[in-house]
Amino acid sequence: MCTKCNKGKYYITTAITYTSGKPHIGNTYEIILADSIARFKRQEGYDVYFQTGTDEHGQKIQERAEKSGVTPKDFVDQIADEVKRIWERMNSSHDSFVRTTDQDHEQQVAKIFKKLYEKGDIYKGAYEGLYCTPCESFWTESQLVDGKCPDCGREVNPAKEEAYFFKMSKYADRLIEHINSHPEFIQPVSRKNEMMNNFLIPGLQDLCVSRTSFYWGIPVDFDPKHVVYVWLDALTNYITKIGYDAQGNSSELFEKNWPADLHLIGKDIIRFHTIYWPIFLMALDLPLPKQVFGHPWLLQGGEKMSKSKGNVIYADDMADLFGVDATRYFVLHEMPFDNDGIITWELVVERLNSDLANILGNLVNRTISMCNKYFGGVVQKTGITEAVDEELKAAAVGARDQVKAKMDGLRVADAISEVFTVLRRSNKYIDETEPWVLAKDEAKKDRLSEVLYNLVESITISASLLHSFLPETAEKIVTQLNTSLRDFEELNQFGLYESGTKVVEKPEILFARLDVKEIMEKVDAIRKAQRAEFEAEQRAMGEEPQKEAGQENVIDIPKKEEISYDEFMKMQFQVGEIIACEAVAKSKKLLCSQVRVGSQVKQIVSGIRKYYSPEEMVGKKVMVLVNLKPAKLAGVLSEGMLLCAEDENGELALMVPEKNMPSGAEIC
RNA sequence: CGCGGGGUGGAGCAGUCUGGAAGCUCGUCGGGCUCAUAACCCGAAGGUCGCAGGUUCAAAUCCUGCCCCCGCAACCA
Repeated sequence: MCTKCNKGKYYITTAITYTSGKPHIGNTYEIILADSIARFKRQEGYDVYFQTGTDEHGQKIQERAEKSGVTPKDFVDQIADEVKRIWERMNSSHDSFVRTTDQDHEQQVAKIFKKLYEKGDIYKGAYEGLYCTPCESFWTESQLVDGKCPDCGREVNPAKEEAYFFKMSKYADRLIEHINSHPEFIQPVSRKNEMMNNFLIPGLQDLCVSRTSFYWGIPVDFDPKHVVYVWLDALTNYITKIGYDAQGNSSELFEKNWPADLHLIGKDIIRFHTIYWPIFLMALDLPLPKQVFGHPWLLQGGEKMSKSKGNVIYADDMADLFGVDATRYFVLHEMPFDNDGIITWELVVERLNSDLANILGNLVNRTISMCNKYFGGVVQKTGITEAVDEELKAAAVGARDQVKAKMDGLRVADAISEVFTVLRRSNKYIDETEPWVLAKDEAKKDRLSEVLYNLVESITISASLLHSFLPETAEKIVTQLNTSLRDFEELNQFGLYESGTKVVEKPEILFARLDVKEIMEKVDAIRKAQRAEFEAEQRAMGEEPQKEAGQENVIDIPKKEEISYDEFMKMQFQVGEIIACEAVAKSKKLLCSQVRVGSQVKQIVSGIRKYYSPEEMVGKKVMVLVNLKPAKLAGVLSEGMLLCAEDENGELALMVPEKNMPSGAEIC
């Protein structure tokens, strides 16, 4: 952290997680994103206060707890512990964790409610309408879609409730004015129009801020059969936990940190944070948060995340398989700024291998190895520079401001990419300078030393910039280089690595390369376990496990042109036996098989190495297209084609005869 | 006429607000190199920027119409 450059306070919050179930990777994404922003701001020299927590009231939780046969309090205690554990495992550096069941929060919410009531912004009325239980929302006849809830499409029931209302319309003009005069308030900007056009311009209706249909909430203290509306309860966490007091005795912490600099939330709750929350604050005569960023969602590729399918991705599983920093890297890097991001296990492995293992890990590894091999580990600056050095230095020295510019725009993924640009440049630098050539010439020893120094320095700068995103890895790197993370202030200077320092003797592998196939096998096990757990839960709640939806996927592919029987007969298919098989040296995907078809042996190259090892190929009887014109693949002659079925993920399965048939048998 | 997001080389995305030579990462192919985790570096192929109109000297970008996909029903951010 930069101690010299106090830039003032920075208060950042995440949304508080709803405790109706264990958070998955999508929920976890938010804490990682917030954490990297918080860490970066600290590094820049801000006095950061970072708050997260759990939202624990509401009808849904009450019902869930009842179904599980525990009290709501026990239910949320368990989930809150789980959330805390996961956040900590992800290395979140939050300063405070609020639970809406915390006593101080509950008391303060009751006071706030009372204050607003006394002020006249909340009044008592009656709510008559159609109620959707899962959404905890009332609807008017005109709002229904096909007679069902417009939000969730489920049945609604007529209901009447005595209720308290908040006069939203009273503050609407002020809010519109605020939003228009503060274009940075809602991020991404595209969301601003959505809020204006859909809610503010048509006119705000008064909001019902109490419920009587369930008990799991904060009671209205002067009318205890009412419970405070969950959103009024949840949103106020941002002020209650840092010590706001409705009666005017707010804490120093509050005075210092409010208004928040950034509320980081999911795009689905932008409305609550950019309309209701600012209006509540206006009613309390408090300043509005400076910025609200509704980040996109992380979607499981192809299919919807569903526990019944066993394809929910949890941060724990990812951390088990890949490590915490790789998990952080993936979600941070793969998430676009205003579109939803896609996550699949295959994509994670690809990113990990190509970015973390190849570009970053391997660079550190090869650099340290050379330092040891050529200089016994001692990194010495000699001043023998050449023109090629300049580009590397420029990249390293310029990275800090590039990263800062991206971070200022909350473009975290782009910020990380800036660091990787330096790393790529460093790899290129090794090729340009060819240290192994320099090493052969005693006269060039000093030049070689300078080259290695430059690499070590670039890596130190990069590691320091990576610290916000990959805290553990950044530490590991500087430890191996026997130095420490650089102050932000100094990151635009080149040459601060202390000359004569000895790096570690044996570099530790930072990220091991992973095999997709192996990972997918483990993922299968995780999926099965998830499915089993799901069924157990269903039974525990006294429900029959639902049939696994979409178990047998079907695939439609584009239709090809109709062919005649004669055309079909031009193709000769036979059973072939694989008698030998080896990987093609120059390729990553290809296997070269010797296939006995009748009395002759054909050499066939196939792109199936990802799914079959050479060993397991041998002995298989497979379907072969034998009269395909021979062609060279990766320099190796291929005289036919092994036929495979392929699913939507590119998973391949060889076609084999359903019972044993002699090699050479015609397939027709 | 529900709301919202999207359709850019094989995959994932940027670029669209503020028109002006189509870019990044991965993959493929070819080459180089050997310090390193079969990693690294260079080069190439590959796109009518969903379709059809319009505005303009100029459109992925602005306007109009249309088509297709995805979320909003969850394990919710």
